[in-house]
Amino acid sequence: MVKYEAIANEIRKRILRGVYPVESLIPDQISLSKEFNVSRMTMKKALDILAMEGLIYRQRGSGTYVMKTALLNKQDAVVNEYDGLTKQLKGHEITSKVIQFNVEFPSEEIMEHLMIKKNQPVYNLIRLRIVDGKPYVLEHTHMPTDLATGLTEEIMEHSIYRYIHEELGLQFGGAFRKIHADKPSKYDQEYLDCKSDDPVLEVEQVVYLKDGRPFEYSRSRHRYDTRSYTMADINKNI
Amino acid sequence: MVKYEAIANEIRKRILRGVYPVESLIPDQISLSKEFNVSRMTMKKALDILAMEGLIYRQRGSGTYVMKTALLNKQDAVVNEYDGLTKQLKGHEITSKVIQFNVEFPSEEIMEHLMIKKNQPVYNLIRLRIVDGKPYVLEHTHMPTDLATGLTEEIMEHSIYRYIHEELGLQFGGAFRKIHADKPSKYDQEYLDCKSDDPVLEVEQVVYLKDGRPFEYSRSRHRYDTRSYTMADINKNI
DNA sequence: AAGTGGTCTAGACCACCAG
DNA sequence: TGGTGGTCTAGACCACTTC
Repeated sequence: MVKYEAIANEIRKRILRGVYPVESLIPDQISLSKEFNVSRMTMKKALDILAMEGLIYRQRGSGTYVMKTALLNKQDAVVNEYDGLTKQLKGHEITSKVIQFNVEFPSEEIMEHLMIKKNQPVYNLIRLRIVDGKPYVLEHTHMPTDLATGLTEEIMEHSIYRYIHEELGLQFGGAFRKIHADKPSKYDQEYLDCKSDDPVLEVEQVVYLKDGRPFEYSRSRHRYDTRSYTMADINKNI
Repeated sequence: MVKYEAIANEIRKRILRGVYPVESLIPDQISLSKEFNVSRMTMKKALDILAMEGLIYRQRGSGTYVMKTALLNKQDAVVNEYDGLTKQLKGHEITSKVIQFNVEFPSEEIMEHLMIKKNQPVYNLIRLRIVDGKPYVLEHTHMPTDLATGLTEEIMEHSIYRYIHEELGLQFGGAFRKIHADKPSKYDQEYLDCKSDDPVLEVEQVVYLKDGRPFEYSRSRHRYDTRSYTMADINKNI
């Protein structure tokens, strides 16, 4: 663990425990760097992290303050969709039903999203994820076979992301997402158990590896009353 | 303009113009710091910006590479909802119809979202935004009267955000958003011109000022076929 | 072993806000 | 005017990849 992370963790703890109360001024960078025995640059880097998290706010010439919003419940603030459901909904019983599992050559659309050529085969799979016994999301996923090598039905019934991460050792770098509302398709009505006038929330995403190679293109469809998508958006002036 | 921003701009330009081609190795930090006559720390800070933007990827021991995704059209990558529509849809004809404009004491829900007491009056307004002659979004907005002072119908027919920013001199610090799909309400059907089975995309948000005071709570409702919400999500290891 | 990026330092100067 | 945070430096050491 590097110093600035350790310091950020300690100060975060103080804020959450109320040692530095909401809306209060915290000690200045010089005092803090003396307390933690680090240089002021390192101290500032620790505070940069907390500022990006929206816990503190700094005003040149004045000081560093704890944000009014610091104690809002942060549990769903940062949704990392590419952590996968299994990690997001820890504590719930998650099962998967594989509805389709093919290998095929990509369509024009898939080629573009995954930045691959037409002779590069892709997995094309459809999974229904079931949380605590209720249908939760219908996922249509495409992945290049040379990146997600060795996928099996067995894996798909549990966590694909765990497999990718821990077995294949690949690291995710980010994602582009598009969220929209849609009318329910036949598939949605059949598997998500929704009526013909129940709207559907679709999250369309391309997930990238750390080196920028597109790894997955997927469309995840939810019944309108079972899922909303939350996000925090901090104006980073770092 | 500080040095590291200027350098980041220059290198971004080189990437977009193909001087540093996609997937290629760019010069190392020492060479670049010599070229720009800055210290290596400053050079690294410039590269940090580009890494956060998803343009480059660094591998310790190996070098700095241009991401495969660097040339994707970035125009809608970063959506700053709190810039307001007027800025987002520059070039389109935007008009507004004020449907409701009241001052009232806040409900429990509004008090919680805006973190205010029950005796603090709020504006409660409903606006229909019309883009190029077509109804685009129906906004239900609540703002504390002591922050958005002096709001008039005249202002609401144009850009509230421009007024807040330029006339009142307030700076936005971030936002929490929740996106969901919904069935159309009577209001939606009347003003957004949608049928009874047309889904609606709702963006519910609390916008904060730089010092963390909640400034606006709003629900923006769009017909499902006129709007999707896109976002880029870079795994920042800075 | 050589070269890369990541961290950290001690000190300097600056812009800004408060009294 | 004194204190705050923001930037920048020159150099050091470390972790890691590549050869």
